[in-house]
Amino acid sequence: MGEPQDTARAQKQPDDCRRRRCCESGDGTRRGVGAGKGSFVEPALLAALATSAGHGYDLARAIEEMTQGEVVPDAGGLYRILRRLEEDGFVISEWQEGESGPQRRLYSITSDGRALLAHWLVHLEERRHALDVLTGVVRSASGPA
Amino acid sequence: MGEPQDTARAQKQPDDCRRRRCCESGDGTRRGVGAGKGSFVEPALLAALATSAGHGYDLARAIEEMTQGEVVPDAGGLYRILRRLEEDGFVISEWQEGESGPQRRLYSITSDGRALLAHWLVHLEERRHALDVLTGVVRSASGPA
DNA sequence: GACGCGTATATGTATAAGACATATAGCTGA
DNA sequence: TCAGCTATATGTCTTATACATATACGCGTC
Repeated sequence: MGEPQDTARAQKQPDDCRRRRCCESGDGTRRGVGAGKGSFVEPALLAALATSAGHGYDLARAIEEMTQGEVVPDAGGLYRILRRLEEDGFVISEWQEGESGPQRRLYSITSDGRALLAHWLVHLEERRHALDVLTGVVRSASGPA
Repeated sequence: MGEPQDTARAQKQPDDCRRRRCCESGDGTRRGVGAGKGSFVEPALLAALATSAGHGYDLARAIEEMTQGEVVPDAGGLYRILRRLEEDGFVISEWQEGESGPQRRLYSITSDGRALLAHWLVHLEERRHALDVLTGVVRSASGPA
């Protein structure tokens, strides 16, 4: 693991999200504003990795710090997301040998990963707008004053 | 159906979300920013009902209109949410007799439902803030320029 | 008058994210 | 030794949404 399966996958759908996540129904249909397609831990993870490579455990804390505690990733889910991202060539990892303490795996973002992060930004902003609109609707329906 | 099972349930946990939805882990822990606990269709539905009573089918279109197409509820899910809201006393419904066309069920919001909507507003604003923070983090990690 | 279409309500099922529990293994200090 | 922290990982549950489909009514049309 950690080998550049990156290159093999990179040219599949060059300027797209390549896989499920982040992009929605494929045909551009977007329903809802929150749950469903596209998580929030994943972009946070990519953002943390774009800042600096790290281990899963540290990344969790980095995310919590970067987001001022707004995103507190579940430890179990974090490693699953990292493995999935690696399968898709968005991150690479290598075991760190000859260290004290438990075995650690160092994750780094790939150029594909950076592209995915940029893509995420667009989607997050879209969602932010949707959530804005919904909040406005709820506010005016809730307190007409 | 449509009877005020409202009153029976109302005094359970007066100033709370009373049930699962909307409020998070119960102990105040909130993780993540989007998916998981609390949908987005439900507050939209309550907001639509707070504006005016209506049938499920119409409410779907009202929501789409109110949110400028940002929330397009799934028809199947909509009726499930309405039934769940009714079970919990947040809405009431009655079949409309003697009309042409297919049978219609008129839904109205209860005072508990209005309270829930007000509660939703708080949570949506919290989430909006969380999403704001996350988006900012992703933006600065994505394009440091 | 059979058929398609829009209205209206409803169920079944698949996918995905997240929450929580738990397993493992190594190190550190009491 | 034993508790507790670091670190990675799997199992499982709940929930939200997406999509398919079933039903029934009324209306227009061919």
